[in-house]
Amino acid sequence: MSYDPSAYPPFAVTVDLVVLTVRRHALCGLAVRRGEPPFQGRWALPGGFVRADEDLAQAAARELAEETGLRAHDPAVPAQDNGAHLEQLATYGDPKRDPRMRVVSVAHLALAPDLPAPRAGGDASNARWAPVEELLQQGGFGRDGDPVAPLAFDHAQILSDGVERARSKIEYSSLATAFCPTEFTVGELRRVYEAVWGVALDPRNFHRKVTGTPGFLVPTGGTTTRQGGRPAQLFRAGGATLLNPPMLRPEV
Amino acid sequence: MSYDPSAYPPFAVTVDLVVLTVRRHALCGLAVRRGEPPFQGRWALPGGFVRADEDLAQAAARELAEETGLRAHDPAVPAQDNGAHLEQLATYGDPKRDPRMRVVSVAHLALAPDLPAPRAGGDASNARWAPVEELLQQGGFGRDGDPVAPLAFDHAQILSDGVERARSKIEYSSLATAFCPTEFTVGELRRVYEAVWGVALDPRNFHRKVTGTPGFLVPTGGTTTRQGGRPAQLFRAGGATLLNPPMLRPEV
DNA sequence: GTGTTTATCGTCAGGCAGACGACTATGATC
DNA sequence: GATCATAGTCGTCTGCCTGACGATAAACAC
Repeated sequence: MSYDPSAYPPFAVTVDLVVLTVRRHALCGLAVRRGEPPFQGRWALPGGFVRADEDLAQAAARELAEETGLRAHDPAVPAQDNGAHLEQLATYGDPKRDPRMRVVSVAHLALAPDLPAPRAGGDASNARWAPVEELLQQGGFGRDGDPVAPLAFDHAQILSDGVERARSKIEYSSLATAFCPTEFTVGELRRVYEAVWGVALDPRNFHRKVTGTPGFLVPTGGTTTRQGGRPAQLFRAGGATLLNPPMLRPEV
Repeated sequence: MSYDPSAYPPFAVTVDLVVLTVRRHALCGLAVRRGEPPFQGRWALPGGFVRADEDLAQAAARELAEETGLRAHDPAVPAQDNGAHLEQLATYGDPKRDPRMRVVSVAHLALAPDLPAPRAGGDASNARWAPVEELLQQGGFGRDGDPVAPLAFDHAQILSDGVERARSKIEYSSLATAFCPTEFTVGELRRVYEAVWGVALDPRNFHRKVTGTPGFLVPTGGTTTRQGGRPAQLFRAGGATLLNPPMLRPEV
């Protein structure tokens, strides 16, 4: 095994971000409009090049802050406020995925509560939240009737992988709380599960399950009626990260 | 977001392999001895540079074949024989992980049945299977009394992540069969679980569970007594890849 | 034959999830 | 202010799955 790094062809390394949130009962992803070739004018995932002195996680956190203003959660500091969950997703390195040169992209997955508005370097018209089904459909027309082009590069594949990761991970972890604000109700958490999985859940069984899992939720003492109906208890995410036994995703 | 690839610093991209197997009731990993600096003479995970025209998965499959002679399973061809399971694990890109230059490593995880003998380009003395606990312990002495140095680079971290992936993945998938030969008995499969998890499982409950999960095992009709005792039915891996409900790993 | 080893089938109790009834506490509407 | 719609919360019941463990079966060693 020869091992002289300079003897091998150079690669560019980027991070791309799958940023997911739940808005209006739908799982939405963040897309930015490309201002330069290739794929100029097309929608793509936010991302950028890794700098020479940066770790991959640092680069992803920097891009996330640039695109959304979100700070990434430090895993060492639990129950942090106003931060997004950020984790590495997978790496994509097909030789032809970028027509200009060999680019390897380390995709990351970010989960965030619903945000006031997207921003792409301050330019709101070049960034948007869209339901993931809309971003993933190849061609056709979006909800507003405009024609929709597929995402640039292999970003449809990356987004699809990120959505699948999120869908499976909320089964056995408390990650669904990353989609909620600091304080939330059981019903709001249930609507997160329903939006991410695209199913309806029984409110009574869901309530029994999440309140009966030790460490998942801690009551804050307050109540709210922001959803209408009877006031609901407010909770905060507990210290538990792994749910055992897991939440069961209903069969198709 | 500026996006000129050539304007950014060049990276070297490698693939490193966590190759796991079960030998003598222990989960073992493949290590190779480094012949060149840095870390000359130390044990490391097999791996190498990604070539200019290669996909990441291709590079990993090529390295696997070079180091072990194993062919990687094509996921599109189920129930293939004599192939190892190969999947991407994670990517490691700390700026200082290689002292010479910026190297980003896309680690892959391979699961293989017990092999006749390791080989590293034909040189058997420079490759070995060792229990993962032995490879992961920092310093100290191995089972043969020889002093053991930690793995080179960040390979202890990579190996640890790969082992954790394998341990959790056999819970909810049929991947444990990747550690078995083409035909195997329920007892042999149980010993795989016991070795990977490091626990003892009840043979009766395990038998009920795996034979009762549709698509997990298909009987071949044959029997064997190679484990001693009463002859056991031989099975082959079925088409199911996801186990629902999963195998439950006993509590600590 | 006796003992040992491994495989396989059965039984039973406890826990958890799905289905669903019942009641409570708000705001909206007439 | 009565009624209604909405959402939250507590219980009950049934079926399935798991863990614990007894019992039987079929090989080999002596």
